Amino acid sequence: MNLKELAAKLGLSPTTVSRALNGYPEVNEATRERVIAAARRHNYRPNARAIRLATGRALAVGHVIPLNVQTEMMNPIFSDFITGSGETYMRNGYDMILSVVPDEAEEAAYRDLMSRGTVDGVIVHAPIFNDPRIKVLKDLGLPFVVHGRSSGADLDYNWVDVNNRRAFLRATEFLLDLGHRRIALVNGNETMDFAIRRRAGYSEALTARGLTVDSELLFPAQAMSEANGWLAAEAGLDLAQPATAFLCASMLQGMGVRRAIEGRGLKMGRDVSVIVFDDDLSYLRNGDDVPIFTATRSSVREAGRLAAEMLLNVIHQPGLPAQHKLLEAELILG
Amino acid sequence: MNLKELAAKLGLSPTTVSRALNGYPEVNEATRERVIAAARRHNYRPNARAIRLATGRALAVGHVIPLNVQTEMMNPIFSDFITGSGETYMRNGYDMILSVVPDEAEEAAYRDLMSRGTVDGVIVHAPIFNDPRIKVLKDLGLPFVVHGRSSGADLDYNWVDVNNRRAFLRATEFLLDLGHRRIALVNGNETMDFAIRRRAGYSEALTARGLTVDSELLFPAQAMSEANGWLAAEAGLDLAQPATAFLCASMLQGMGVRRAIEGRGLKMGRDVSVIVFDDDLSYLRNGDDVPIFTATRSSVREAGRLAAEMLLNVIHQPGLPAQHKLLEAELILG
DNA sequence: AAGCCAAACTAAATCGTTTACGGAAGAACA
DNA sequence: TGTTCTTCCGTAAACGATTTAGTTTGGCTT
Repeated sequence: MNLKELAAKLGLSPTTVSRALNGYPEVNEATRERVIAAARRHNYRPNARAIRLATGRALAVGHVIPLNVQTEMMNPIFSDFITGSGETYMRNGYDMILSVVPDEAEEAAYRDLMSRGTVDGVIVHAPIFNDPRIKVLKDLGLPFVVHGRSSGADLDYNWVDVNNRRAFLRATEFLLDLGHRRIALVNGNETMDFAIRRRAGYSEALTARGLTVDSELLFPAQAMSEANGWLAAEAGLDLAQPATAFLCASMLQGMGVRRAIEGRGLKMGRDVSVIVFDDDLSYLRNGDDVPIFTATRSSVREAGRLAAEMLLNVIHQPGLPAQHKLLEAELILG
Repeated sequence: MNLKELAAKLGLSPTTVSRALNGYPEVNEATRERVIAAARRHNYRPNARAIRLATGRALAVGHVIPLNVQTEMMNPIFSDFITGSGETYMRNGYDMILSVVPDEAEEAAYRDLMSRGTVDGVIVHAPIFNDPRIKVLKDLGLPFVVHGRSSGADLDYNWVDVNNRRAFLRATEFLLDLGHRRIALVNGNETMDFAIRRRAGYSEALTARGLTVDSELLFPAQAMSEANGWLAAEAGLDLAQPATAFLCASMLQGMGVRRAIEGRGLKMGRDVSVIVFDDDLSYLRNGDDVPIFTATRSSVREAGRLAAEMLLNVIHQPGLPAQHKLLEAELILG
């Protein structure tokens, strides 16, 4: 059942039917109702392919997932982000297109999505320091929103980010207030922007109190895994002046740290303090009932929702100045 | 730059240009090369929207993600499955469309995807016992492949699944061979098909040796989380006749079990045995170097690849009989 | 009654491809 | 020398919506 057939059944022109269904004013309210009723009765659904061609809009946004080492890191938070942004797309009649591309082909992928007209805009994931994708997308003129930011990029662009620096600044201060002086930072991959900012917050808190950053206590990780957390904690506890507290970039790392601590017969919270950054992932809830870890929490899913909303705004209002949204993480005591 | 413009530049008709680029035989090889060269030079990319309308194909497949409790469970493996299937789609010029829909709207979502022509087929995730989606999709005539199976469904349909029953049968036998008689099953949500089959394998191994299944040792979980694994292990170790081994449906649960064990000053592998089912997730690798857990392993990502390939086959050859692919999990000693 | 205007509708072009059908030119065959 | 194939290319009609540019109708004004 297509528009022409429906129009024929109603004794109207396709034009009028189209206008009736799309809420245009130049159609009699009585006929509009008649049309809507008939559309429902014959369960007519406008063909998306035709709409896209006729309007020149894709009614879709793209998420490009580079297939590389960094991805491995992004994966755990990815499904939650997608869930959040997907909700927004659905409410607005947009499709979400996922492209998994080899890392080196990412730029070509954007070009392709753009010139073939498959999407109206894209979300950029996992930005690194001075991320080249930002310039590429600017040049292409493809609307985009970055989840996170890119330190060192001099261009202005749309982003949604959590205040990683501040979250780690506050977490570090919290540990300092408890009297800790040997605080280990079990960080993510420090080519990633979020890890850079977390480290900055950590350093800032220490230097503000006249302390220096001891590089022995820094444990950047390629993979933010449980195993990695364990290794970092083992090393941190074996130091001549052992770490007395651990600040972890992810729940998984925190779990590894806990394993190392408990493996030595120590008790977390009493002998050694641990704070994690909690993305509030749906499958890794930090003790639904009782919080297990002390944590700085910020929902990735919520970030996905907001990023999607921002992107749709940018698509609909091309002239808009660059949009920014900085989310604050809350400190949860465990 | 569109087809008509390119044709004009070449002094050819759009028909010939289209045929040249799409490899049809009725065009002179010399002119074909000329066309291809010109297309590259002006970097012409055919408009996907127009192709879709003209051919009546969507060149896209859908993954519908129901937004409910089960999802929470599916999430962790989801991104890996997507990565795998995405690779296949990319190689074949298909788009992957993700729809996040409230649970109760899933059937409507399929109808919509179908009648609006957004996708040529779908992948069904996380099937439950006698899953109603299978009948819905059969009736709609929308090609689909199920990741997993649905016990109790009497229809024949396309699926890719891992042999969950056999994996748990063998793991249980392995523990029995080690002398264990009190084996706890830390399972997933037993409305899910995979959990049903895992339990079946576990029971089968026990009864084959004349043992009975003790319901005290069964710990089905809503969430397959770390916290859940911990709770199950605490309960299992507190029994009058405590569990001496744990069989876990996921790595995360295994980590929780390990925490409970070590929290009691026991040693995993010596005092208590633990086997986990390892989906070989990219962000939860089971000790890249040294395996930490003994595990039955099967790559979800590989399953994604295979399911996508199957779906594309089914789309291209409508008459095909139902396709099945059963993957075997390998037993890894840790 | 002529002129004007708003309301409600229609005809036809358009989006950028694919594809059914047709046709010219030359080769092959009788 | 026709006739019949091939080979190679073009014309024009889809595909199913939106949208531009009218057209009709009736009411109101003068």
